Amino acid sequence: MIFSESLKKNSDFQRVYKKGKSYANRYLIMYILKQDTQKNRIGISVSKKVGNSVVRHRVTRLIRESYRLNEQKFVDGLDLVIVARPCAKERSFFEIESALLHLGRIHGIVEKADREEVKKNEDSTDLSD
RNA sequence: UAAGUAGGAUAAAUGGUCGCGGCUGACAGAACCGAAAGGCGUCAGGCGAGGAAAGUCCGGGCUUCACAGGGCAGGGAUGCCGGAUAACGUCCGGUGGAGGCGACUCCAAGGAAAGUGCAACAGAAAUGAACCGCCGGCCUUUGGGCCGGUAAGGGUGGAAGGGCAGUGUAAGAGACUACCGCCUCCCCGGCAACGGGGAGGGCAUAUGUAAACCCCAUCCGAAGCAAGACCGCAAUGAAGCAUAUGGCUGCCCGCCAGCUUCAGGUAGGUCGCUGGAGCCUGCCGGCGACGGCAGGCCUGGAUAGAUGACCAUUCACGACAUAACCCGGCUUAUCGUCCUGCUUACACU
Repeated sequence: MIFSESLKKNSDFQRVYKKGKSYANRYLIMYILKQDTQKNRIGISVSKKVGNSVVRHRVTRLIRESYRLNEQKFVDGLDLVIVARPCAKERSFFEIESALLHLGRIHGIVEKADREEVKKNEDSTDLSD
């Protein structure tokens, strides 16, 4: 991923859980903590309650792919942890993606128009937002 | 063709776009990150989970620790025979037993004539049996009573002291006889488990249970890749240097900071880490498990942990389930599809 790297240490996760803000919806929980860095760091946590190894890997990949394809929409300088809830198993890519973007909008970290659209809009000089 | 039985193969396919992890080659070998160890680029090509990767139930390799040699006790595992194997509780081929018309399947299958324990209820009695019945003797108030014999019959039970038929007898009884079973001995076949045959015993060798204790035989050091090895900011310790600087006090001494080296090993990094009891093909030996030879192939190595997402088309519409040091097994989960051998029944030639 171009703008992001992964969150690795257990202590990093614990810091985000304790100090960060969280919102949740039906499928996901999102914790965020502001950092003064250029890049975002993302951690994905799927517990054994969600399912067996195959199910957990599948959910992890869907979340990572959802983030990767929408990476440019997120604000920089964040540590974020995304926890999958048991309902997330056997959901499609689009359901996970919309859940992720929904939580991003609640947190106010998703720019309303993504960067490619901003570029287009610059040409047309129609910048209402 | 149907039903069955044994074994094997496969585990949706194709294309496009974006993305991930190693490898190989080319270019660069600079800059950058880090105290160091070390890490990091671009392009191209190719590779990238399973038959169970699972459960972690056995057996090994490998690593560290322990360990002079031998025996006994204790603990655990295994348990018909022979073979395969690095090894096994696995596999193959047999033997015996059980089930099935059959193909075939199943079996913790050593010892209960060394000892101990247990066997509910029922039943007279559950281990060295007399309740009813049968028979004999004595007595009798003629209802029966007492004493003795008897395991053929009845009843209870999972199991009643070899089975069945006959001889015999007061009634009965391996008391005697034939056959069967059991035990002992001999002969033959087989490496053996065992099978076949013969002779004898006369059953005081009385039932079951050893996944009850136990006895016998064989085997077994412990922990695991978060093993462990190397490098190595930190703690901590030792030696030296300098009394230049700071603190305790203005000065001296002393102490604490300081610098260097060594030990040490935390965070972190590198290795272990995948070429192996390896896979494929052919030939040879063997009934087979398997072994030998020749040729060919290289086929995951991550470390918050790589195989994914989307779009299109097709079909039988996709089960179970994700390597974490590596092998050999076992067990359990599983949508289907296909192939081969064999059996039984029916039909046809």
